[in-house]
Amino acid sequence: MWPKSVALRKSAPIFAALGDETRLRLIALLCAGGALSISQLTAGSDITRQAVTKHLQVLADAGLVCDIKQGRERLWEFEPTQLDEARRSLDTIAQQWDQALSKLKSALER
Amino acid sequence: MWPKSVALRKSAPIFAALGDETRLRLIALLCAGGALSISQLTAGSDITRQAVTKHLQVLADAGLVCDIKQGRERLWEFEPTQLDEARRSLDTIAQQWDQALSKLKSALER
DNA sequence: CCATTGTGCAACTAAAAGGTTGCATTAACG
DNA sequence: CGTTAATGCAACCTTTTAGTTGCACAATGG
Repeated sequence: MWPKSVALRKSAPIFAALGDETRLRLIALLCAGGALSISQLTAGSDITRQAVTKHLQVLADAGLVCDIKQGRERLWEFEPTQLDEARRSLDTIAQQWDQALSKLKSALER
Repeated sequence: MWPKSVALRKSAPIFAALGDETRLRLIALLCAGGALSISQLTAGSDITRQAVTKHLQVLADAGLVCDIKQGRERLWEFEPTQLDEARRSLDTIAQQWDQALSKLKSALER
């Protein structure tokens, strides 16, 4: 009855990481601005540096960003691979839905 | 510094709703099997009916499913509109990333 | 060398999430 | 009309999450 798809288990953590406004903002910043340090990412926000650090860690665990140590700074940059994984997952769902719809339609027609 | 985009605030709850394996499974079931009752969705799972109900409520709050009362049953079905919203959101991010990359590339070339 | 800047680490708190149990309610059915 | 199946509602519990504060530590720049 219940699907135990591996793809679902893989993509759920990615969606969970994306499911926070603050993290989506961080991703948007890193997409536009290239590699940024924690301080830079914190500047202008209304949360503390440590909160930003935690969010970055969540994104890193999901494979959406990666960090490069450079001197005393730690630069973060966007990593598009897992985002593509999420996109494929959504496409698959939409595809199955379309398929179910067309099956239903053809069943109604006969 | 921080983008206060409305699109981000809209799509974050959708991703959050998708960010749970159980809920992704529910969506997969509803995609394939059309409208299903709570009991049907619970059968074969390892959590209680009430837990399933809560997950369905989360999905409904995100606009990913809707319910139809029919007799003593409550049938749930997939609602693809918000999923498309999520897909557009991911596409936008990927697009901004590509754009940033090409800008960087052309800046390096000159 | 000393002040400053950028981070890391740990403890702590408040709230939300995921799940359960128990009981009431509603509708179908012989 | 009584039983049974499908749900709803509410209280409760445990773990996670989002955020904070405080302090230690490393690198940089006069």
